[in-house]
Amino acid sequence: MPMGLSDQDLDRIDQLVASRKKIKKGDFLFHSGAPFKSIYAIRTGFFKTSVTTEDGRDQVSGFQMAGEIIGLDGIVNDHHACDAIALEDAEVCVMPFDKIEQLSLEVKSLQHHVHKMMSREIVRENSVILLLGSMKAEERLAAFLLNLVQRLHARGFSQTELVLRMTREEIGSFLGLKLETVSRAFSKFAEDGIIDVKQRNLKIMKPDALKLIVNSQDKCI
Amino acid sequence: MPMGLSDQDLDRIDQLVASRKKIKKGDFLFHSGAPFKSIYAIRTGFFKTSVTTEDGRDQVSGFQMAGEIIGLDGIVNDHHACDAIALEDAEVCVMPFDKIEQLSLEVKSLQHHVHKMMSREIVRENSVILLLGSMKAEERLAAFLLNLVQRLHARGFSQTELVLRMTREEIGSFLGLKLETVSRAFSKFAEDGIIDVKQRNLKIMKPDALKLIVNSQDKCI
DNA sequence: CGCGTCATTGATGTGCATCAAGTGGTGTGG
DNA sequence: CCACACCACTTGATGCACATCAATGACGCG
Repeated sequence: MPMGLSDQDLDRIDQLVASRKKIKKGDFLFHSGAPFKSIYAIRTGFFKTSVTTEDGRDQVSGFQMAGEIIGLDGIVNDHHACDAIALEDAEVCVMPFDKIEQLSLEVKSLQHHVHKMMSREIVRENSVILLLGSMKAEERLAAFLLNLVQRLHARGFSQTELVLRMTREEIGSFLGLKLETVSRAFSKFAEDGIIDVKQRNLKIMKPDALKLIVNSQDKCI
Repeated sequence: MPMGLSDQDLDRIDQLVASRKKIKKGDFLFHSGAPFKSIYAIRTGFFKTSVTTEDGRDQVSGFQMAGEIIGLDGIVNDHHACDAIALEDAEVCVMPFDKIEQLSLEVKSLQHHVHKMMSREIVRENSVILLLGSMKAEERLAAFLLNLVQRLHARGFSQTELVLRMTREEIGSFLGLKLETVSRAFSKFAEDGIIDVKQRNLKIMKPDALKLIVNSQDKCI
């Protein structure tokens, strides 16, 4: 939480996030419907969140990595609206939301920070909606890969190489596609020399080509 | 804004929303990219919000009616992330966001209310993502109609009759479908006696049948 | 009245889902 | 250490849902 704060304020915020929790790969950080008490800042590891309908349909609604926040959807109804599952062993900071609200009353910059976090999540979901509503399979995968690598790069990782922490099926669920379609799109990109995939190890050879694909709907005229 | 508040607090909040603005049908409440200053509470009228990519692709990301809030996506980057367009003559309360934050520091329940609004928007978008990622055309339209009528009912309107304020194309854009597909789905529902459509006037004859359609993916076994 | 916008309906095409078979990597127990 | 099972993944063949293309019809407004 990088902000302009006094040492005193920083101490108080430190207390806020004193509690940590380890999550094993495959375990739930929280279940949909569970009482909402805290939001979580990921320290290490990788998560997916997924939403479910009454009739058992479910879909991955996002992937979260270190430095990102999970659980904001729980505020409105005092219970979580999605599942959060660790895709690898992980550690999170548990941040009780009532304490955040209490402290926000006194620390203006913290309040604003909370607002920004939530707004950021709204904007992120906007872009997912755009992706799901208007892009073709290969465009979706290209956009997904670029987004992933961009977020990793912001955390000091490579701009070109990454390890996919999720299965093809999870990627497909997130992108509104079947796993076979995801696999075929990967193969197509590899065939064209745009990426290099071996299992879950992925290297982006031509980032610009990927960007072209994202913006390549038929806009003849 | 219904909350447990002292008269004094209520007065201050009244001042906050003193400013109003009328918007004509077809006009923009704000443009994507415009500086963010305020969020807006819709008093009367009907809006759509739409997101745009660099390459000109755009999609309706939501429809908003009286009593709902627009503009929360602008907080994170200090500029609006979508267009907001009136689908009929409308009036909104202009609520400068810096004043909201200022007042939230003093009125705890207002702060919590703001958090809930934002969380509600996150949850709403979650359900749109689920719809776009996993439903078929008729399921999408059924879910859309049920959601619309439910929100209208919560505002005192009929549970069964409504006037569509948007075109088939806008519905299609929101649902990730082409207008012809939307039209065909309407015709199909009418044929089956589930609804009665004449232009934009719609009557739901069998709400339960609609609900069945929403939950009708092939779950044989 | 005539024009533009919005909607309906039919015919055809295509992108992705579905079904199905096979491969390779990983982990487990003999 | 190998045999086996299992899972994730790849690849091919087929089918279907929706897009696309095209023609016509219904309003509403200047």
